[in-house]
Amino acid sequence: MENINKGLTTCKKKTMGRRKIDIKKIEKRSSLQVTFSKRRMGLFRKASELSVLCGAEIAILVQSPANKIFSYGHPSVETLFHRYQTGGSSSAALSIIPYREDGRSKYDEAVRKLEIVKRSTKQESSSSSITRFWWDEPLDGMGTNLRIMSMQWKL
Amino acid sequence: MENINKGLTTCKKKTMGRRKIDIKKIEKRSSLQVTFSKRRMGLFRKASELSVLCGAEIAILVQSPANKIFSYGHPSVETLFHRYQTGGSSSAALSIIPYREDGRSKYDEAVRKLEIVKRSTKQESSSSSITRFWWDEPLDGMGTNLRIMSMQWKL
DNA sequence: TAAGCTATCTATAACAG
DNA sequence: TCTGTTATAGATAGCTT
Repeated sequence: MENINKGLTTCKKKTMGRRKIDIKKIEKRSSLQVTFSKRRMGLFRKASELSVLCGAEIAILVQSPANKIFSYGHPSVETLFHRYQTGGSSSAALSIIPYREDGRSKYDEAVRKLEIVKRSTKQESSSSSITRFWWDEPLDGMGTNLRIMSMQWKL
Repeated sequence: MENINKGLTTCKKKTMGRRKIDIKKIEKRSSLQVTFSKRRMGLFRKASELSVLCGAEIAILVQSPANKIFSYGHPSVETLFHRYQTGGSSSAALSIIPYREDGRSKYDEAVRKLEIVKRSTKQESSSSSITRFWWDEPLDGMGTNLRIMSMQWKL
């Protein structure tokens, strides 16, 4: 009862396998380093997949607690950031801390509360904003005006 | 044989469940949009988890094929990018297209070839570079000089 | 276009070495 | 600090509504 599975030795399984964890600051230094490495890699892989699957361009900056900055960029961090700024990043982009450690807080609950704040560069497409969805626009070429989508978690 | 599972009706299972896909450009417009949304959300969630678990600060920019830019930032995209630049981003950060569609190309193969290029701002810590690992540095406070880690996939 | 559903695929926590 | 293994937790493709 007490030791949930301290004695793996008594078990025939070789390991306990992945175990569920709470999403909160990892205190143990060693595991934090391991987790940071693995998940950072996982994050970059996910970004890469998204990039290839959808032809999206992505830039990621990760600053570790030890002040190292890791970057992923396709085509490049600078390029994307430049577009981001020139596109009209006047208002600060979202700041998120989705996981609140109080309630059950299933992530989906938070996601459900996710609010999308759309902003356009300048020339708001006045009309047809009802009949036309923002994602339903010409994908190809023609430098349509760039937009910035910013999101906010409402907790 | 031909229709791998077109006739789900003949099956008792309600859906086919998730199916394996190749990591290559999705052509079907509708699925592309759905996948883009789902995976973008997943990417941001992963970032959020990493941020909380490891106390990391993360910024992400995603530009969709339709030229919309989505951003995730904790504390903010600007803050992180600024640090990234002032930290010494003279050389372009990595550009990646990990998935090559030729060989088997299990992702791990690519990851194995991953090369880490470390650069320090200025004062390279001359000595002790042998005995001390870069990740084994004081985590807390004291503005040790910021470093930029950039990676490159060698394909 | 959205949601919601599942079966399945994938990421990864905990161990072993 | 690693690398490799394994079993489970978590993400998601394709379908339905």
